[in-house]
Amino acid sequence: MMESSSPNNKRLIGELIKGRDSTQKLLNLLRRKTENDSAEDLVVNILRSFSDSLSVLNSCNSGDSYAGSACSGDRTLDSGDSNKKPAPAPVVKERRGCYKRRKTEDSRIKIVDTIEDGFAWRKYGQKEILNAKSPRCYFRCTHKNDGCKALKQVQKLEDGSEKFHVMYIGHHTCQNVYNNTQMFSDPGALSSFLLNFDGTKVNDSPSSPSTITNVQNTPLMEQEDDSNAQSDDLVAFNTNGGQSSIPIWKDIDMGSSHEEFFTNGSYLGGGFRFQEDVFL
DNA sequence: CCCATTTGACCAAT
DNA sequence: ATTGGTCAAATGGG
Repeated sequence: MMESSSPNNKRLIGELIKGRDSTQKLLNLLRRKTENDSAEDLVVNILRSFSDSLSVLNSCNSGDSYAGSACSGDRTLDSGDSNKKPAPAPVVKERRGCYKRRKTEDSRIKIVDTIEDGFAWRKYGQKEILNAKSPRCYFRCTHKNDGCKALKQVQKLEDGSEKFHVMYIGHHTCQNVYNNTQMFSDPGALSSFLLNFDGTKVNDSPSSPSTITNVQNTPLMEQEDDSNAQSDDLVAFNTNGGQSSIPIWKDIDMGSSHEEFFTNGSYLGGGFRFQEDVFL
């Protein structure tokens, strides 16, 4: 971590970036013009390889102490010549923040403006995370009792923005749902919504647009791919042709800043109901 | 009473 | 041993 990147290293990164960007463009082309899944999957995999490689390189080259800093090569730093004594505290200190669990299978990470995503979640835990200012909150699908195993982890970003790092684990197997959210699993409902959104309201649902959460940005994929995520997240709305500036999502008046959800330890409480109150 | 959140304890991964 | 993830009793709101 102390070493600076060599010229070769920098060139390697540069080439990887070029490759990744080109692949990304290719992927965009493919998504626009074809339904050829295999080709798209291939590109997605290539892209992921580039991203992972860059991630590894960057984490090794930078002094970044967060998340990526656990370059495995540095793990043995306590094996110094005279450093054989137990000295639990100091050694442990060096490793603080390096702990990282094995990445869960079938997880997708997104950066979003709001934790609201149309699904009903129930909070089941909250943890202070080392080296993170904000706690991480753990949610499971409200319909867990029906066998739905979808999980979600939310943590506020620390870059000053009011955005959230959200990890989805598993997929909804429940029918979930609260009116508009059916769009996620029902393409018909989705197109219907899109058609009606343009000024005209969908009558049979008192909820309609006002209950839609805001995500003006397309969720930013930080890693993993979204190839299997369309059914339970916002990527579905990319089918919008990409040309529309129509705000598909509308802000929910949360009554308080996102900050408050974290400081008082509750995203869902404090006057903001994730489910019924919002969607009915 | 039911359901959701809070939060400390427990467990598993590293 | 430390950290992250989950459980479950306590608590509270509707």
